[in-house]
Amino acid sequence: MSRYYVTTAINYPNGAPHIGHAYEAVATDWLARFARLDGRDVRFLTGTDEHGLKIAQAARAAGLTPRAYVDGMVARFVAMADALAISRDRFIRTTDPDHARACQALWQRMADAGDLYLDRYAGWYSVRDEAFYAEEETTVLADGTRVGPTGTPVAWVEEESWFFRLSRFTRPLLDLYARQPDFVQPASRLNEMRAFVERGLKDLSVSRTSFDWGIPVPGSPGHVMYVWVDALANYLTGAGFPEPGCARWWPADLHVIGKDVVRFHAVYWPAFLMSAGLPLPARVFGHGFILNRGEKMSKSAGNVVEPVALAARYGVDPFRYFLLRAIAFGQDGEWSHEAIAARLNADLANDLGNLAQRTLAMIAKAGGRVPARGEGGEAEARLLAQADALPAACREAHAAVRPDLALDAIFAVVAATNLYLSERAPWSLRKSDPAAADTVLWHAAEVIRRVAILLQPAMPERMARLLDFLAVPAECRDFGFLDRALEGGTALPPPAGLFPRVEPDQPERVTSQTV
RNA sequence: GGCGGGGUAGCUCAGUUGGUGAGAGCGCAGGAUUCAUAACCCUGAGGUCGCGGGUUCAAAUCCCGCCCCCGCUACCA
Repeated sequence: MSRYYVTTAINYPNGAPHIGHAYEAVATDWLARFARLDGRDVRFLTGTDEHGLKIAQAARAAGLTPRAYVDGMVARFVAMADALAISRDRFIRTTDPDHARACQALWQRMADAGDLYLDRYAGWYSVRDEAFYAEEETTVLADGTRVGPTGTPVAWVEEESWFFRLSRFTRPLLDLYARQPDFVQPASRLNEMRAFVERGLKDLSVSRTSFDWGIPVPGSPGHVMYVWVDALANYLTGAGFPEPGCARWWPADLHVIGKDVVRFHAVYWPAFLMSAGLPLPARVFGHGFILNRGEKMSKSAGNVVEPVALAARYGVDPFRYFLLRAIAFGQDGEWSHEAIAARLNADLANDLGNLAQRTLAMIAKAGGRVPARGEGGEAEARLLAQADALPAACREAHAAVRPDLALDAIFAVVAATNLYLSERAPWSLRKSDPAAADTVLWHAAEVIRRVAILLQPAMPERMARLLDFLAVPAECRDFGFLDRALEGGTALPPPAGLFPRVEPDQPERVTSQTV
């Protein structure tokens, strides 16, 4: 079966994880779980990007060594991954020993290709932005402070630096975009990248001598790698590069990233790989941001929210569901307690939870065994036809990196099943035609089984419980078993509510200040 | 400034190459029902389809102008 290597961006642990980190992690987890259930050989990588000047400074401010500082922060990212049921195969840290080896091997390949050269870099540098600015991009404030375009202070910095011949790759990158238009998605992002590259690329400074919290440049004492070489290489490390066996996983099938880092993944990363003579990832998908009432979260706005607290408040699976369903993947979306509660009540409690409850309760009352299938009529055929169409629709959504569309399709079938029950009214048939009532309940239960299987990537724990209620053996829950219909007569455990309604009010605040 | 994407019911959005009375979900109102988590099912409420022109038998859908929002424009999820 085909293999599927999928990654999130690695997170910079200079602050606590927030809902944006959770969003990317959950979406990528959905992709990975879906592929596993679909029988593919999956590797799912996520982790943290721990080097750089900002970390070194934060550590010093905290009176810690950089290593001690990141150890403390990274623990919070790992805790978030645990709390959100992120099924990663590895949590990579750029401070891991094998990552240094991978980076240096990548560097050596780029050097061997003649794409690295030593020069001097001089310019106005913003520590906060980790960016150099051209003189005309800076302005001098009334108090004499020179600031960059983002308003952060800049200082004149001149240092020796290794440069990467990015300029050489203008043409190859444009060819890549032309040959493989789905390399960057959504398509609007590809257009932006093309426009960016068409303006021409300048060589890129890829080492620093001004600090040492980074991966040493091989054979060049005093130089550490510029953070993006270091960070991007994590995807190779996660595949086992430079060991020979890394061909099993590399190239990656998909990098899931935020729209703010599309350029690094769509321009620098393929250029590095081309230089190194390594195959390119198949696709890069830049998702949107989750805004709180239209605003990006920031500590100063006081709207930083701990995703772990939200998961605790609403339940891990419901919170995951909200993230996956409420936002068209690729676009920005908004969240609020009101929006979460409305979504969970409408979809999970009213539609899916109630469907499961009414069906299982009727079955329990009728003897607690899977009813006999019997002879279905037109209504049954119609219902099953809709359920039959679901796997293909979900696979299509998965291929398009659109979990929201997969959930749309699944919940349309949930709604159809509620309607089916209303029309067939098995509670009435029970008195007039018990066999017909059984047939109706069997069909409802069977559709619920398929829905539950397909919803596992979004809500692994709750769907496991639902499948338990249907007595579906644990080993019969991957997509290969979608066609193995429920067998009449199977004893079922007593059902219980899966998705209680949640109150839209929020008695306790789940926001919290972070470091 | 340049390039790109948008402005459609209270909210979030669908609306292929212009054409049966402008749609979905949520929210709201009424009804029906009682198997079920005050849930499910039915019905409805009417939005100048950003503004102004134009093309056409016919435009939300094409053209022109204008207003507003957003993204990218060399390094923050």
